[in-house]
Amino acid sequence: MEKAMDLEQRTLTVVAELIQGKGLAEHLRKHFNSISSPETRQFFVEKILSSYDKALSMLNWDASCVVEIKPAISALESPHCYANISPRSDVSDQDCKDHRDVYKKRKTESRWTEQVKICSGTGLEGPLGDGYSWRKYGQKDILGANFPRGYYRCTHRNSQGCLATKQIQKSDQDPKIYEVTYRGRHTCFQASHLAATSSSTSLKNAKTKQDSYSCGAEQPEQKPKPLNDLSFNSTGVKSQDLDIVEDIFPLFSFPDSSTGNENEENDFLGSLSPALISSSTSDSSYFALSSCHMNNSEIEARTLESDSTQNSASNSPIRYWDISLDDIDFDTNFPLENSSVFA
DNA sequence: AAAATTTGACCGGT
DNA sequence: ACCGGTCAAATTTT
Repeated sequence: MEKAMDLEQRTLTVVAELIQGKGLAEHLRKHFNSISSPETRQFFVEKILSSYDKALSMLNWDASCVVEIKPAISALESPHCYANISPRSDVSDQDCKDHRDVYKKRKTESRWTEQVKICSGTGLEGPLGDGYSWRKYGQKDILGANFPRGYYRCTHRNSQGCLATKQIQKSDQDPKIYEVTYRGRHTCFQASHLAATSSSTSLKNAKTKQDSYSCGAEQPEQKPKPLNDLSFNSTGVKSQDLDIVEDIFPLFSFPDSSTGNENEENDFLGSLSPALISSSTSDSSYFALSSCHMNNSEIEARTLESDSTQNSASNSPIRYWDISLDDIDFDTNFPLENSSVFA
């Protein structure tokens, strides 16, 4: 909790993040040539970036403020490489003068929209259970829209200072389609997200009170489930590189049992980078994985690509990582081909 | 009792 | 003044 964290704790956390990032960078440099898969390299890059971002956020920096001093990285971005994320606004705003002003800050945060088709039968999934815990904090009738818009924020806003929010609005054209607009990225550590991404738990957790939502918007919360070992393989680290990763993450094990999941995901995801998709970082992974449930819920995740790039390193409820991860903007737009940059 | 949702009021931007 | 977004008290659900 941000509030409860005093200056000393904060400083320690920042230092720990920076040290961690440095260590990862050095490790990457050391093993750069021996890492065989681009996914593994991507994995390291994401972790490094996440460490920096975490440190910045602990200093009350809005990561988006940094956008203007990273032209080189921006050049690598390919904001429109996503299929269905409408880049109606990103971090172009540079109004970062007042960090405490909620409204102004909102403007600076990254924002992307996903369209999710959901089968009304099951009620859930779709825009709903994206693996994160959301709390509804408002609903508004929107001018010109047939359905109200629901406003949700991360359940861990208070406990962990996570500022991620999302809006859900039923499409005027097709009531089965929900437009989900995400703002900000999770800086929290959500066990439930991991659980949700592990096989078919989300369906079981599905509540059935959707009818009570006038907009049919969302099933906000999912009960945290016991953590499953979706560990390393699901981060995209190739088996041949596991020893390298283990070198720097000695505390964690890499069960082979998760290989099945990986394959399952990859089957669906096709050409998408498994590293990004399964890095279990954000909503992206949700869509990727939830789509594995499409047999049941018939959810249509139309924004897979965007996800994979968008949130590659947002919060990362991965157990082996002792500090939650979040990403900054360039990270989210990291091109899939990016690995070639390092080759 | 605690957590989540509902809903009208409030705020800032346009 | 209007509108979208957020707050927060009241209410409902767990």
